[in-house]
Amino acid sequence: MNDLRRKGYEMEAEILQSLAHPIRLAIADLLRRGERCVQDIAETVGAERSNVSRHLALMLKTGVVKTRKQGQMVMYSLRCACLLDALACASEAARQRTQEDMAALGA
Amino acid sequence: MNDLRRKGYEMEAEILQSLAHPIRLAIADLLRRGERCVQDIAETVGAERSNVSRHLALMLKTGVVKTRKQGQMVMYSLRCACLLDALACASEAARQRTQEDMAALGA
DNA sequence: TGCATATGTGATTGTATAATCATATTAGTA
DNA sequence: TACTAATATGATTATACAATCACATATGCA
Repeated sequence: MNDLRRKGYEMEAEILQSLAHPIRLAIADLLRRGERCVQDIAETVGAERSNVSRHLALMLKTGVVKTRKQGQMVMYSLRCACLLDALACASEAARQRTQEDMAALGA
Repeated sequence: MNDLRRKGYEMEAEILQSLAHPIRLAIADLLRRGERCVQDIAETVGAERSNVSRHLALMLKTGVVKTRKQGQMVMYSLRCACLLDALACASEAARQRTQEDMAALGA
């Protein structure tokens, strides 16, 4: 595997990683409905503001979200709509897995 | 946020997590072309067999891949084709990010 | 049976991630 | 200016993840 390809996988991994956490998924899901400030996000997903702030920083670093300052607030929104497809896919896969787990238990 | 929703995010996160590593992405990418045994995979992605075995175990646990035994070999293949879209998306996002990084450096 | 091959796993170690608290910074407002 | 609110960040601690080595298990074959 050459360096370019390896580098590509590393970047993809970082991006996926920046979504691969329950709180961050909840944030991404919320932001589908439009931009939100940190406080709103923290309340909606039910986590500490400082913790949410860190998760957002991570997502910002990988480019999953972008920010806009409005007064004292920082408004966060999704940068790349296509990442929502990944979300939808993971969601569908999770649903399938749940069904199969249920079936396995029943059998 | 209710428990059902939280549980859903947790499962989605696990699935994304099981892809969010350079080696695992390389494996997933390889498996797009069809099933492979562990040794093949290890050689192609350029990692230790035992390490690859662990990554595969992770991907198996979340249902990203499935296995089939053939003689002494265990053949791994992708379970859910839709996850490839997530890959493609992350790839595109990574590409965009690289471009923007370049532009930022130039500016 | 004896041996080689393919795969998986326990133990270990280093590193990364996540959550929390306290505090800093920035912007609005009385 | 003094105060409040919104956000970000340093320090700390607990936990999870990744890589490696040695070894175990299982299959096929001479």
